[in-house]
Amino acid sequence: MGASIAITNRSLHDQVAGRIRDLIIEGTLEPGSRIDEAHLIEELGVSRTPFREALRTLAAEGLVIVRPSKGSIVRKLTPEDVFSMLEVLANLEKLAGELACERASAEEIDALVDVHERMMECYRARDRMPYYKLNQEFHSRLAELSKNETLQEVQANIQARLKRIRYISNEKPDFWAGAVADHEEMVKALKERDGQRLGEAMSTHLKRTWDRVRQSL
Amino acid sequence: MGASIAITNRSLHDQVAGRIRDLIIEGTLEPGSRIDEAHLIEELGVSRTPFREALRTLAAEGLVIVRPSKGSIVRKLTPEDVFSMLEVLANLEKLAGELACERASAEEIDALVDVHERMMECYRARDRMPYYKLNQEFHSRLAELSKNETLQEVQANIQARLKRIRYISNEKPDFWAGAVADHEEMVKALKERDGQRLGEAMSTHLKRTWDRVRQSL
DNA sequence: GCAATAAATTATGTATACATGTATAAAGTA
DNA sequence: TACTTTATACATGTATACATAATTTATTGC
Repeated sequence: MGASIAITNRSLHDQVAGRIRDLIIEGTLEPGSRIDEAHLIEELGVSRTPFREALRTLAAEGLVIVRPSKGSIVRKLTPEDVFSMLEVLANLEKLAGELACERASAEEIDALVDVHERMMECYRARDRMPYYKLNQEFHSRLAELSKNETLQEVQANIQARLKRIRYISNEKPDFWAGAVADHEEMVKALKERDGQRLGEAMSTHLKRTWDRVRQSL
Repeated sequence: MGASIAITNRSLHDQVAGRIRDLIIEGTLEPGSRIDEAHLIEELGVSRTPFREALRTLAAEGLVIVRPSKGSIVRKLTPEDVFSMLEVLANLEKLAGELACERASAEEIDALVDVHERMMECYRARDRMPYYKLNQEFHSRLAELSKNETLQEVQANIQARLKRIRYISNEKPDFWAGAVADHEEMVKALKERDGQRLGEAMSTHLKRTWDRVRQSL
């Protein structure tokens, strides 16, 4: 398994799917707005076939909604949607934390702590964008340490759906400080391999994320 | 929201996706085998375009794997895959149980208990197929009672991937008896709205499912 | 006789053309 | 003037044709 040969291994519809995903996260394609097929395929320089296949993929991922004979729209998340995602995510990451403490090697934990250190540097320098990216990496790598592929997959999917929301709601300084404090607690528990405490910390972190995010909806 | 007008509301690729899904679960399309595009489109009487869109959907659902320029294969689950799915599912259904106890109405719980009663009748009569279907219904309706749409979605997806496995491993009598006992405990806890106990029961049920299923892999 | 390379065949990937369905606008009637 | 109905235009759904990549087989050389 694995990407193996890579490079030319990506078919056109995969590339298109990736591109549209980015457009949605950046907000170029606004939530709730119709996806103008004719316009976008010209913009991307591809034909309808790979474009439509890409749309089907994104629909299955929950990022867009295809209405038969009525065109596709960018899925608009209601506050209820976001709450339900965070509720599931809190539970999933709690499990990930517990499993990571059982199954991860010392080297893997060190590597994750290193990501955390770099995040803290970014925080001190108030470099928002690199912090944001490292944060994503921190959570997905913690999921990897659970050694549970399904968990990683589901977590990645929900994270992808929430990316847009987090992207815009991550702009308030006090929110940021709170998130940093959560992370400090998480890393402490991880270092001591205290699964229960790490699980609780992750769960709490996600619950606080809801408090932070709900206002921007 | 909802299906609304229904009937003609299903596009061709949706129908094709559903059909292929069934073929995989029934085992007509064997895990690990290549999907002969030319042959199947003739069989189904559709052209390549909707067929390939359907394949992309199934790929996103994790039922098939599309290897660029090398054709698609029916995903073959390794024991590790199945274990990881059940591990996540156990956690998810535990959460579903807890939430259901908090959020479900008395009528909803009664309706679920009714499903359980019918399951027990099928068990006493040793009607395996209707029992199997009611069991599916029981778990998905319990997820509904959590009032968490994301939870329902993820649970449905993992259930779909496991369907084939469960279908074949549900044939041994003693396994069946064990599952029935688990369900009795679950319903008891549900009636008393004891979320913690229901959660534990569901989690235990899934862990036992692993013990039951692992041997047929 | 075996191995390696090249060519041919088959299947996948992409584009374009055609058909069908939906939405919008205009015209006619109440 | 407002509402309903019909017609036209535009977008989506499907099919087919063409291009490209991969695999298999055959032929040639060692």
